[in-house]
Amino acid sequence: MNLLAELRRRFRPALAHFTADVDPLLDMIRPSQPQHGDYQANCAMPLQKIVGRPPREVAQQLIERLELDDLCEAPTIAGPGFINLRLKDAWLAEQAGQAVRDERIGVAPAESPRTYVIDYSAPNVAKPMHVGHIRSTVIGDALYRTLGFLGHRVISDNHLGDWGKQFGMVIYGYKHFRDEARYQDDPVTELARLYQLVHQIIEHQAGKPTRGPAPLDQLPSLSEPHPNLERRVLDETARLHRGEEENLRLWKEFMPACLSALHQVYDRLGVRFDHELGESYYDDRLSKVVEDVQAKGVAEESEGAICIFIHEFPAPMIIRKSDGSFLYATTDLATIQYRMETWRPDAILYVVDHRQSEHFEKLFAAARLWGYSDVELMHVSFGTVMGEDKRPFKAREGDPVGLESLLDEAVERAYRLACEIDEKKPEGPQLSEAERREVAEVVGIGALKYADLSQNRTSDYVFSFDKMCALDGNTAPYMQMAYTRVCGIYRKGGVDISTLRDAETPIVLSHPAERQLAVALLRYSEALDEVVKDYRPSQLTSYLFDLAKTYSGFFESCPVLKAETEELRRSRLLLCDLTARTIKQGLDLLGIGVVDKM
RNA sequence: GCGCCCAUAGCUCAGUUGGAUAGAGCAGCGGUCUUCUAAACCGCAGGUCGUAGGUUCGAAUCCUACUGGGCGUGCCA
Repeated sequence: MNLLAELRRRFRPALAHFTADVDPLLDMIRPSQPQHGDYQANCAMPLQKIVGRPPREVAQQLIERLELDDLCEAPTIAGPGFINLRLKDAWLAEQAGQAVRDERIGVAPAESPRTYVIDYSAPNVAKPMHVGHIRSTVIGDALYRTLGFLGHRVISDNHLGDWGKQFGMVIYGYKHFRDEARYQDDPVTELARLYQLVHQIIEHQAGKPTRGPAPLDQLPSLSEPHPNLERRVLDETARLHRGEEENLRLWKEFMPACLSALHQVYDRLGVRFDHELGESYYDDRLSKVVEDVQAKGVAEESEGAICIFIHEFPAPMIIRKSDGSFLYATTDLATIQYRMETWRPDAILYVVDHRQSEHFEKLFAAARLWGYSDVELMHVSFGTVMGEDKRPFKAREGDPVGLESLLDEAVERAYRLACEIDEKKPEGPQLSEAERREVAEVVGIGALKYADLSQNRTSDYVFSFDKMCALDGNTAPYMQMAYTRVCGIYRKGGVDISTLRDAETPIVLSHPAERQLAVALLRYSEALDEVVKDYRPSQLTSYLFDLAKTYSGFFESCPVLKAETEELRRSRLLLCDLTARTIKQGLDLLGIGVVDKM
């Protein structure tokens, strides 16, 4: 049961009496601060102009038309015309009981499921993954899981950068700079080094010396035999795209190693994709796309390039360069075409950092001009990951902070945390070394993901191991700990919770903390709706943190195993059960695991 | 130059798209353990919501200008 949705359903006919346009007014029913009740309806104020009566009077008329007796106490009017709603304890208890017995813990599947394609992660195959990739991967995965749980058809597609200029760089590097022994030993690392080296030399030639694999004082001599390196790289790229035998052979040789390195990271993150159709997949569509766009009069030639001019933007979107080659804009259009043909989605979400927002605005406008006007194209943008010095926390050339080393460090810190917790237990250490390692992996990876997801995605965020691994505050370890505390109760009391769950045991709300917990639990469905509404997983972390705090309040003031009566004991155990399941499931929708003890 | 984004407590951030006295978490101060994990909980303190105007019953939120920061900007992705 979605409480808010139910209230809105009840308000609809009453509001319809005053105006035809009720939807905006329904949005003004919202959760309230506790001192004012559970929910508040703020529709009387805007209605005063339509009805022509003072808002408090409007509120009174509205209340008289509402049929809420079964779920709410009598509504009250406060201030300028707020309608305060307090849910009945008996109704809350009944709803909580239903949620306990429900596999989906009270979350109804979407009434009208949509089809979503989510495009996330999309690393450049030739470069090592770094911290910048984690946001796209983690946010995209959370949206994938959440939309799927809500009953939508969701297709995840990792749009790998496997065909662009970066491969020209790697191929050029391979041909001229490779260390054969290192390549044989560890191809991915050597390719990454080559990429960085070529990048470094190009920067050097552009007069912007940067750090990289080569010492700065050796750059001139390294650079000298390769004048105009950027041009040479583009030539290698063009040869690859033309299908010249050697470059294509190298590309085919590099790809499996690169992909398997990526999948190692994805496996560890617990991320998997339905499809991994990289840029190369669309190569043979590109010329047809350009022709078609031109034929429809959407694109035109300008200064030798084929361009789509978008009214709002001074610079056009170039889809074919004057030298005849294509760009990522071309690939992106081809990708939209392919996805529409293949899956007919209602929405395509691009989880990509905010610096590309202008590109997507142009792309979406171009797609609409091209005829794809009935699909929601959404740039789910996110901010930059910053270091604690407030500078972008990106891999510096030559000194890369690889994603894997970040994972290692998070897990190592979680391991130390797990040991510390275990050793401080009053009854002595409880975990084996293997268990500690398992806890560390779940908590460490969880901490990293949670830190990212708990941030409003649109803002930059400061990356801090200390904060993400803290047991206080809005962190994964705190949530995971809250979960283990519930499990601890079952262990201590020798409770078989699933039997109790099926026994139709009634929920009793005898204490304010129990009531508060029940309300928080029943708002899970609302939280998921909020996540999906603006594609913001942080709505779920906020909810879970709030739930965990509410549970702590309950835990402090309501003994469970030692409850005054057996009826109360069973009821409280079920509230614990619903809390644990909500936390576990909520974290799962964020791609984060839990352990029974830590 | 033009465009987009941001500015909220000492620090890191929320703020449900215009609603009640702007909220959390850290850090600080003070309490609470013979009692289900004290790795917890409770309380106190902390604010000119960048500045100045405007819109209205009501503004951190919307509009304008300004200040300070970030990002992007015709042949990279």
